[in-house]
Order: sequence, then structure tokens, then C-alpha cells
Amino acid sequence: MASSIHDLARHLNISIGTVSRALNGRADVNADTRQRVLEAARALNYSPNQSGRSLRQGATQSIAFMLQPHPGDQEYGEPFFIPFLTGLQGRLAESGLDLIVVMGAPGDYQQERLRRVVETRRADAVVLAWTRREDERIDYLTRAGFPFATLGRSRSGDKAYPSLDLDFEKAGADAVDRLVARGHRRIAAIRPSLDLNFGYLFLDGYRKGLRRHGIAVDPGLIADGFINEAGGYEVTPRVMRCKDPPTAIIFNNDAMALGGCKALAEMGIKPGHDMAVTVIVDTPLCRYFSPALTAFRPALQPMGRRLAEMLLASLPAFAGPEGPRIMREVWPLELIARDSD
Amino acid sequence: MASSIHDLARHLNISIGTVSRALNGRADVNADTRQRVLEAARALNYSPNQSGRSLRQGATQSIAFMLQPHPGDQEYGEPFFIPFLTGLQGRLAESGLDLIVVMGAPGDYQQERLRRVVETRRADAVVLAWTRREDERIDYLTRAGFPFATLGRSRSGDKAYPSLDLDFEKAGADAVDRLVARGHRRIAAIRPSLDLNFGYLFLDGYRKGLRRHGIAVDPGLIADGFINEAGGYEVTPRVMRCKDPPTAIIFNNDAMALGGCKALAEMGIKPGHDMAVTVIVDTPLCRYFSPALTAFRPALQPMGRRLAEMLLASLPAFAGPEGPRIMREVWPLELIARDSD
DNA sequence: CGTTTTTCCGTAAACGTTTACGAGAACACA
DNA sequence: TGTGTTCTCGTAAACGTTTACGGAAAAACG
Repeated sequence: MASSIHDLARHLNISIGTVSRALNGRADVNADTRQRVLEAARALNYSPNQSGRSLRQGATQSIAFMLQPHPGDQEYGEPFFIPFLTGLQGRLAESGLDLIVVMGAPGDYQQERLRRVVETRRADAVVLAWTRREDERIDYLTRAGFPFATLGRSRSGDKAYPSLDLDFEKAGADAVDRLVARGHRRIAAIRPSLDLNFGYLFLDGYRKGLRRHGIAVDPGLIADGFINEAGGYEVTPRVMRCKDPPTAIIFNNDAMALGGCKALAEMGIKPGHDMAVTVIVDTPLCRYFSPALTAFRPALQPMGRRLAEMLLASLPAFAGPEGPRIMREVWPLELIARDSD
Repeated sequence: MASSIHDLARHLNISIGTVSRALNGRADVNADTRQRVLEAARALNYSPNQSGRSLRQGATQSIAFMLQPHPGDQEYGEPFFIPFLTGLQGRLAESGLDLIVVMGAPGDYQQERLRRVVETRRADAVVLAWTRREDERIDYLTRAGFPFATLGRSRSGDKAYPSLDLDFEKAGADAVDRLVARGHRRIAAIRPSLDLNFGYLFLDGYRKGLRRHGIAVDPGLIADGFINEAGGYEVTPRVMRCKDPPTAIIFNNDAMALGGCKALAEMGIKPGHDMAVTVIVDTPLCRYFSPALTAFRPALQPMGRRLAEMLLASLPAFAGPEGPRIMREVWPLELIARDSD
């Protein structure tokens, strides 16, 4: 079934070396022979065996994205990543690279899968998401000298890898600004309890926003919960039990916001009416929820493209004339005002 | 960086053949030597180079899932697949197989990507979703003799591949039953316009359901639209312009339902009040939409596991003692009654 | 002790590529 | 014609594995 370069060579009565050179566009092959080789390749439906090629070249021509379902995602997962991956794959394909998405089991946080990908050299580089403040994966990859890029930052000092993140800090501050402008002074912040770095960035922005308006930060208005609906449901009552309860809540995650709204509803509090609700990363759920939730939206597909470019620029084999470059970018989130605040 | 089997052999002063046999658990190696090999492998942090192994064995130990963003999915994608993939990967991992998700560009319908995966032998089998009634991918894979399984059926007669599908026919009929029981006689059906097979199955069930109750099928109550929100928005008014308009609509897709509800709202029609709305495949959007949409829910994660099992059973290298078996299953959808009907 | 069997291991080929090297032929130039 | 250069191609090694084969040593058996 599989036609190899040997079949091609035999069919054309030339050596496999010449066939390979012709196929790979090397200079030292007669224009006429190259033509014949290309035609024969088409005719015999030849395409190079990736294993053979990878083995010889020491490169797999593919980039791995580590996709990690959160333990809570029993029924449906993150719609977040699909457009990001679409952008990523689009740019990678332009450079002849395949994108493979490596799934891990929920909750094992990728260490095992990641090691497997790296050690068996299944990909030439990896892309990580859900970066944590202290990220073992980043440490591991740096130690192993394996190329990677991240969607999101970590706290780690060394900046030896490309990364693209959203400006959660600014979004947090902007959300506060907006709420203050609408008359709120008691503003709560609810974020994921995991070590996810964006949770810290968000909180920094939230605090900065409050300070800008001379509002004291009340620890009673800040709460952490598991990053899903149940987490939001569980933790929202906590800030409501504050002696001086909030009139507005900023949720750092859409699922948590939905859980929070459910809790509020059970307390007889109506979002958009008795309580202003803002969520930091917009998803379709925010748009369709009732009331539609005011949210900050990322440009996912362009981000995917951009991170691919940054990764490529950091790889010697793909970097331009100036050689490998490491870039870090922070992209803005766009406020989508809706009905919940 | 990468320690090879040669390093191991040199370090232990034995031949690479023995090392390989020890690692692969073959019988003809001394228990003592095996022990030493395993320890050394641990110590030197050895793991086999996948390219070398694949080349020699002619198998990559990985299964590809073709993930295809629809052209309409600009901002967010299908949350549908993540739990399915979680189940799939979980079962595959138990057999030592990696799951790689191959992304394609939106709209090219996988032909190119699929060919690439198959011809460069990047995976040992593939899993397809979004099966069409006449599916070129299935034809191609059958012709190429490449192992695969599908989530969904196609019309094609030969059943030489494992497939798992949802019982859209029964769901369509059940939806009609339920609506009739609630007093509706004018029931519309809106489904995707692409050749997606589930659209046909759904419509068959819908018709069967109507007939069961002696209701004539009115072509004016059936409409096709693009499988996204815009499609639902565009096509819903069409059935409303029917001379005897429907009092209920069954949508074959969540996004189309949301677009349809938007169109209804603009006509001053309130789902759950002036119009019963049912959607065939439930997603979180259905749950959070207002009114919450009555929907039929699939058991995605178990389906993923099961399809993995079926695929494995069809592969000679993994089939049990009875040899390769081809299975086809159709799973029920569970009715989740909510507020929209 | 001789013979057969078993246990264990080394040798080497093979998987499908790419590529360094060298060599023959053609060509240019004097 | 002799020499140097350029084109073009074949040869063979290498990438890291697995595995068929054979052989030496040990064990079993008479």
C-alpha cells in the first residue's frame, strides 16, 4: 500500500538519493530529472513516511498543544480553546508544521503526558495553556531544554520562552473603573483557587482599580473557589455574608459566574438589578445567559496565530535571518457591555 | 540530551539487542539482567524514541481524531468534543496509545488533513466525527485500507468499520411525542443544511413521530439552515411565514436554536410561552439560556470510551482472542425537560 | 560423560528517510 | 589537448529501534 522512496527510485531507474534530493528541492539535481521524479511521485501517490523522516532529521515537524480538561468538566469542556487552536494551526500549517493536540486525563495536570511527549520526541515543541504561577511544566521544559511557548505567563523570573497572555490586570482594573463609575463602592472579586496565574493578575488589577478610587480593599470581598460552576456556587454566598455586602461582583471565570448567579438567585438577588455582575473572560455562555453578562472578551483566533509566530521565531530552524528571538506579549481584553451591570 | 538504547547498552556493557528485549518484556532474557536494564533505564532517564520505534514497527502507537472547526465558529468552538475526547483518550491510554487531535482549517472538511495523516502514517487509525450522509472521508479511508472508526453513521452500505452514533431518529420522534402530548399539532423541524447524516436521521424520526399521531407532514414546517447561530436566525422566520404557523419548533442543533430564539424574540414570540422549543443535542448553552431549553442530552464521555473500545476491537494488534471485530452501536439521548416547552 | 535441551545473549538486518562524499561526465578555458 | 570547474548522480552511512537467527554456555537427561 505504502509506496516508499525505493519504489519511486526503482520505477524511475535512478538512485534513492537522487529521488530524495529532487523531492526536497536541492540544487544538485538536473531540472529534467526533478520533473520526472515529481511526476512519478504524483503518479505513485508517494508521500514520505514521517517516521523515517523524523528519525533521520531528528525533527517531527509537529507542534504539540497540551489540552487539559479540568476535573470538573464532566459534560462539556472549554469552548475557549477551539478558536485559539484554529489560529495556531493555521499559522503552523503555513510553515509546514502539523499541530497535534495531546489530551491528558482530567486532573493529572499534564506532567505525565508532557514528559511522554518530550521524552519520546513526538513533537519539536509544545504549547502550554493554563499557566500557573509556579509552573512545574515550565520548569521541566526549561530544564530539559525543550522548546515551548505558553498561552499565559508564570511568575518565574527567566523569560527564555515566548509567551502570550491576556492583560487580566488591566481588565480587572477596568472592571472596577466601570463599576465605580456606575456608583458601586462595595465590589467583590471571585477567582479560581488553583494556582492559575491569571487569577493573581486579575486580583492585582482589581486592587489597583480600587486604590485608584481611594477604596480600601476588603479581604471579606475577595474569595477563591474551584474553577467551575460548583465553585462559583459555593463561594459566592461567602462574600455575601460579609458584614457590609457587595453591590457588585467581578468573576474571573465564566463558569464561576454562572454558579455565582445561581447562588444569588437562590438568595433572591437578581443580577443586573440588585447586583452588578461582570466577568473577565467572555464566552458564549455570558452572551446567552439571562441577563446577558457584561464581560471582557479575548481575540482568541488572532492570539493563536500570533503565538504560533512567536514560537516559530524562537526556533532556530524557523527563525528569520536575525536568528531566534524570544518574544512576550500581553494582549488587551475588549469590554462587551451587556445587561448584568 | 536524548539518551538512546545505545547509551544504555554501553553503560551496562551488554548489547542493544538484549536491552531492547529486556525493555520490551521478552522472555529470553535473564531476570537479573532485565532488572539491571530497567534500573539503568530509570537512572539514565531513558525512553524510546518514538520515530525509531514507529519506523521499525510500522506503527505509531497513536490514534488521530480529526477535529474540524465549522467555518462559522469564529469566536468559540464546540464544547461538545472535549468530554468525548476525554473518554476516548482515557480508554486509549489504557492500551498504551496516544490520542492526537489533528486540527484542520475551518471549512476544508478534512480531506487534505486526513490524507496527510494517512499518507505520512502519523497515526495507526483515525476517528472521524460529523459524519456526512455521503462521506468522502469514509470512502477514502476504506479505499486506502486505513483503519478508522466514526462518531456518527453515514449512509454508505458497507459496514466495515466501527461506529457509534446517537439515536437521533428516536430523539426526533420522542420530541414530537412530547410536544403532541402537550397539545401541539403544528410542529416545525429545523436542521443543518449540510449533508450531515444526523440531520437526516432526526428528520426521519420527526416524520415518524408525526405519523404516529396521525399528523400530516407539512413541508412548510421543515427548514434547513447553516449549522450555527446565524443559520438558525435566518431560517426560523421561514417556517413562521407558513400559512398555518407552528406552535412548536424542534431544533437539531443548539446554536441554531439560539439563533432561532433570537429571531422569535424579534417577532415578539417568547419561547416557552408563545412557542415550544426543543433542541436535540443539549449543551451548556441550552441550560443557561433563558428560558432554559428542553433538550436531549448525550453521554459524551462514556461514548468516547466506548468508541475507543470498539476501535481497539477492530484492530488486529489489539483485538482480543476472538480476533478483530466490527461493532456498531446507537446510543440513546436523554431528555432533559426544562422551561422552553 | 555424552547428548540433548534450555537459557541467554550477541550479531546484523531492516524500517524509510536524508545527506556527506566522491566520482564520472560535460564543459570551459588556455 | 591538458587542466580545472561545474553538473549531476550514485554510494553508503546514519538516525533509534526491533527482531530473526545462530551460537555459546548452562542445565537436564540418559
